[in-house]
Amino acid sequence: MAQGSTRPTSRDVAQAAGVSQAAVSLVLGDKWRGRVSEATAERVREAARDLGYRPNLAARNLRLGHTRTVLLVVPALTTEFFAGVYTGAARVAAEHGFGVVLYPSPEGIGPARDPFASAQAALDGVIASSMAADALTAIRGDQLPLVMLDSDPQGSLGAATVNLDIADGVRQIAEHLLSLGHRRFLHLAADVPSWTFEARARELSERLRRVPGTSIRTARAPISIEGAVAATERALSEARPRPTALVCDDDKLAAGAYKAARRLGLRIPDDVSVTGLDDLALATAIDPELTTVRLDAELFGERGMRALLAVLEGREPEGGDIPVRLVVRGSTAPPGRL
Amino acid sequence: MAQGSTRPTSRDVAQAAGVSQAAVSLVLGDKWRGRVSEATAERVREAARDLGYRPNLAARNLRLGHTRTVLLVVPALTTEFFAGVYTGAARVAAEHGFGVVLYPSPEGIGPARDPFASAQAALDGVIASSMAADALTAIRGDQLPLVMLDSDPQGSLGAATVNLDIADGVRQIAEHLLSLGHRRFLHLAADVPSWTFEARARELSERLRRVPGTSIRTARAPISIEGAVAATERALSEARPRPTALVCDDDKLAAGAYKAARRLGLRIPDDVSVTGLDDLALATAIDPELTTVRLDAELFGERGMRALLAVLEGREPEGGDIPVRLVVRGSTAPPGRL
DNA sequence: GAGCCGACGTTATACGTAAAACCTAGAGGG
DNA sequence: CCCTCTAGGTTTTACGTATAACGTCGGCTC
Repeated sequence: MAQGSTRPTSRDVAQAAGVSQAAVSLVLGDKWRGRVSEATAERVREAARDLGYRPNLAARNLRLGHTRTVLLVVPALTTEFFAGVYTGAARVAAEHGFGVVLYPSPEGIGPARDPFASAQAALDGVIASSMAADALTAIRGDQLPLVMLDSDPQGSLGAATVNLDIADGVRQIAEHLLSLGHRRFLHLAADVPSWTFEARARELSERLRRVPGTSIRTARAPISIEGAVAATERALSEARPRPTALVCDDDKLAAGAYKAARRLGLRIPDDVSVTGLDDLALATAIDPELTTVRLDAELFGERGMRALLAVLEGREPEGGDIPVRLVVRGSTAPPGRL
Repeated sequence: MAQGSTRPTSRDVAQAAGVSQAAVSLVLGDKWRGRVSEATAERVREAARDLGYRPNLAARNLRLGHTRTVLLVVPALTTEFFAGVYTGAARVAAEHGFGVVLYPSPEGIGPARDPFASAQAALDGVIASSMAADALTAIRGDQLPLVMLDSDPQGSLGAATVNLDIADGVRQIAEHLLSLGHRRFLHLAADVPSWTFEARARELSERLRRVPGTSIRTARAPISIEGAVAATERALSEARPRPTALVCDDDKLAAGAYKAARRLGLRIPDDVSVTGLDDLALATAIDPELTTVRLDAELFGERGMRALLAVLEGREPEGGDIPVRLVVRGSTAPPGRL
């Protein structure tokens, strides 16, 4: 299948070095101390180098019964957030001799088909990020050790979960806007059936309900700039009196909200304050810079990987949500008079 | 390693169904017509379902001698461009029964260590996107079939290459700005040793040299918004007379240039025109919307995968660069009077 | 009624590796 | 001189799958 000549095996190396295949395995596996002479070991290493030998992973995995490879399932990679999650997970994995394979679910955050039909690598475990419940059951089909990221601790069928404390982030946003004096809110919600977005809506209305005189409207939009522009423009021109604060489910939606506000002749933050969530590069690219909640994606990935390693080793994964932090920038200010 | 009880094998299924292991393999591999009765086949399928049997991929890969899995190596996933490349590659792969494993090179666009130390999946081939030459040699170490994306056709050591016609994109940008009347250019170049960026610089100066009276300066910046801000601010305040057109190596750099211009009190496009390259979501999030060159990332991934399939089957991969298209938006206009 | 064939399986084998179990020669002790 | 020990290997086996090669039993043909 390669280029006519087939890849060399450990047996070929053995023959070239004049030893048995077992000796090759011992030397290359670094288990030869006291079993093979230094001179022979060197001969083996040289033969392996000359032939360009690489072990056949499929055979090794079969023999060993594990692959030291885990799958990270993420929604479509349209923001750098999941790149950060991967980076963190891969770093921890590497420290433990594991590899991480990335599988961007084609259906985005919605139901996934069977990740394993596509990512055919043999796996030791799975980290699934921001997946809907039905995708989860597909994954559970292969009874692999599983860790869920950013998902409902209740509905996770007993799998370990690791979460960012987004509820607290939403609370911080609400505090910030309330203390600036805002009372009329518009929530620009991601139109995606996902636990994490439902939780954001719940937390926001929960917090505002406790303050007399506040009102909150909701607009739904797909997570894309154009979608957000349309939804925001509609909601902002219909609502009377106009909301003074626009709370967006993520930074991308906020970027759309900027454009909608501009089209309506509204200035940010003078006429309307806007907040995001994620702290992507986008947040500082737009003008004014966006007040948002910073999520530590790398730490998130690290904790996810650590949890999976714990499960693999039969330990109890450590609990506790990852704290998040409000970053105040230029898109929020006290409401203008009327 | 799983949960105490080990995963069922085809032999377990055979025992449960009262047949031989071979029969199980035939039935589940859909090769049983005329070899096994319908009744027996159904018994086998039922047993497999009851036990929750999943074939051991490592064993299958070993037996078959291939994995139907290819690796896609990309620089850090900080833009959605490579997400598109993946999507296109994965779609074509799926049509041919292949899976794609994504490996974001930790060193970004620079030299990669050994992708296979991390992505331990057993592989049939590799698609490497935008990799430096030294990373290439590491990959070539495993004599796997290889396709290079966005890389120097000369320096690719005989591997198949697939490229976007970025040179033409740069030409289109130059034409556009020249025809608007611009003569003093600043090239905001990505400070990354990569063929693709060198080619952009070469093409731009090549094109401008042919027009008398043009001048071009170059500023280098890492591919990040802050980096671009600093480099642009410096270059724009030093250069006298000030350039009227700012050609950026990609959209992200352009976003940084916007901020720098704003700090210097320059309006876009009235005081300075700006162009990008990529057409990311970012391009329409900033104000004014960015004139840029659209790259069809998905088509790029598709073509890359098709080329790899051709190599795997011993066919000649089809050549020809993928065309790109200038998208004119609000960030370019005729130069103001001095 | 000998020969053949199709239906329905089973047995045996190989893929490449890791490692347990085994072998052999020489050194050293008693 | 016999026994044991150690260095330095080799032989063998198992991992789980796919498939080539091999039965076996009726029924049909001529």
